Amino acid sequence: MDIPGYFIQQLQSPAHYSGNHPEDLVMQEGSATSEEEKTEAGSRPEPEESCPVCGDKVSGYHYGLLTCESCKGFFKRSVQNNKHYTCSEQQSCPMNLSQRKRCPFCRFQKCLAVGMRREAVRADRMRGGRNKFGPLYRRDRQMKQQKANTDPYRIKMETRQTSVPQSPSDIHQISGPINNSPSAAFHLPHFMYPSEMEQSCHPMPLDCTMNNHGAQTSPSMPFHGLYCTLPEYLQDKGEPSFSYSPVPTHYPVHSSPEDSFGPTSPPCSIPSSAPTISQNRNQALRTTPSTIPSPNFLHQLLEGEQDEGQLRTKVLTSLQKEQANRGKHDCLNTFSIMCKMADQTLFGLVEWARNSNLFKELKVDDQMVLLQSCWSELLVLDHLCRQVTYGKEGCIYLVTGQQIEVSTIISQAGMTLSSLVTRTQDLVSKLKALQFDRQEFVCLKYLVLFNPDVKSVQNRRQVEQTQERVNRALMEHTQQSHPGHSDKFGQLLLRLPEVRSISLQVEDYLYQRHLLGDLPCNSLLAEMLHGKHS
DNA sequence: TTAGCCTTGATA
DNA sequence: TATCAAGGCTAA
Repeated sequence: MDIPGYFIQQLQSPAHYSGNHPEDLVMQEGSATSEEEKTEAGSRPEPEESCPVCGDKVSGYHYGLLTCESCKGFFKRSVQNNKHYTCSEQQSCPMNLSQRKRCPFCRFQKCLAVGMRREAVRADRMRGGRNKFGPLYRRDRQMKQQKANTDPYRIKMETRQTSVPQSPSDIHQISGPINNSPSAAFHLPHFMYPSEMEQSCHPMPLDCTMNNHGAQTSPSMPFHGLYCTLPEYLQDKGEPSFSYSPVPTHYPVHSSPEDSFGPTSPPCSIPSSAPTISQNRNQALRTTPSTIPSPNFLHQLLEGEQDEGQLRTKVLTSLQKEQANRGKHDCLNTFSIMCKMADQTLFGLVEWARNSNLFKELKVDDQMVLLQSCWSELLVLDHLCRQVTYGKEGCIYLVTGQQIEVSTIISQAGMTLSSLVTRTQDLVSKLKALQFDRQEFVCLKYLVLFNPDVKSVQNRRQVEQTQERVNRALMEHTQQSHPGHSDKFGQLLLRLPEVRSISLQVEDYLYQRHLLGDLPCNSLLAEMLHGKHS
């Protein structure tokens, strides 16, 4: 699996990677009068706006977002003609006005990465009219106009003002006190409005107040010394300095290899006395020749899986604690809740990797760069797995066990979030159609984690061997479990670039929120994000 | 093949 | 009826 280097490059240079999503615009200059907006700015993009793909002048909304005319044409031709480009370099070609013609592969990858939508290119080639993105474009434009009319400095200041809910009906806030029942404390589907989530800049006391040791932290240096760093965590240097629950040394055995996703593991069951991985089994996994999958290799991989019920409890407890620390009048806003959920999930994924014997065989430095490289992909895979397992049609199943209707999000969210949700749901549909099962999910996680193409991996051969081993296990499993579906293995592997692309969009979205000061800085999520951007 | 301009047609 | 995001056309 390749990781296009330019993605990393772009992520490290966010200035080249933004500008046309509604969230980005808050930081831009904009002071058109209402008359001007009606005639020029209101109907056409601001002249200084640049194409997120190549930096050229934007000509309008094309296939999901504001792009220039040439990238619009390029994307259309690529999709219509089903082009398959290759890169003669390292898949990291620079993408700007003068060099965009050099490598169509990298250009197309970037088109997808910034959020251009294949499905907006019409299969029937019908001209004129509007597509399903019309309301999103309109909403984006309105939001942009609203933001352009406001002094950016004032917006930033407002994000740090009072945290007391303005009214009892304030939809960003958790209403009512936290009770003793974790699940009863949060009612996301009822109060969450994604558009507000994207737009709102509610105060984030965690950003610049006190850490867990009571030390004052600077909002300008949110990542320095505040949090337990990943290498420390991987090296087992004592108890983490933050408030997450201690790392378990044992994991529940999740299911047999024959199990597949479905009702056998109900979303709300929280096993209290599940069996744990035995040292013997760990040893067996460790002593298996590294290139030849043993018959129970897949079973052993499955044993490391974290129990969904335990994760749910952990997330709910964490949210409950967080709210309890804040008090009645300082409620978590929706974005903070989502960050907390993602953060705890990410923590679980790091634990999962850390407890994997295959992963333990690597040096800590390699463990660190691998996790740093793939954390967002693991999060996306984890989300996909949850949707395939528990998600109802048209709903998003949260790690807390709650569900939100996709249509609600799409209709009210901004461009980026809508795009992410749509892309993810499309992928969920594809995986459901493929009858994606737990074994395959675990294999994909390992394939993403053991990526020999990650820069600065020292023991590349070892990573490669593990990837090959998992790859073979996945192939054998798909052949055995779906003998009539000869291409399932290939189909599954073909989903990984899309997972990668979505994860990059997630990172980009989170980074934009971070730049706006919305992302809680004392979190593993922020640390991982910062690791890629520093 | 690219990219700027033109035509089309659903929608507000 | 104006808008604007689709697809089409065509010179470079």
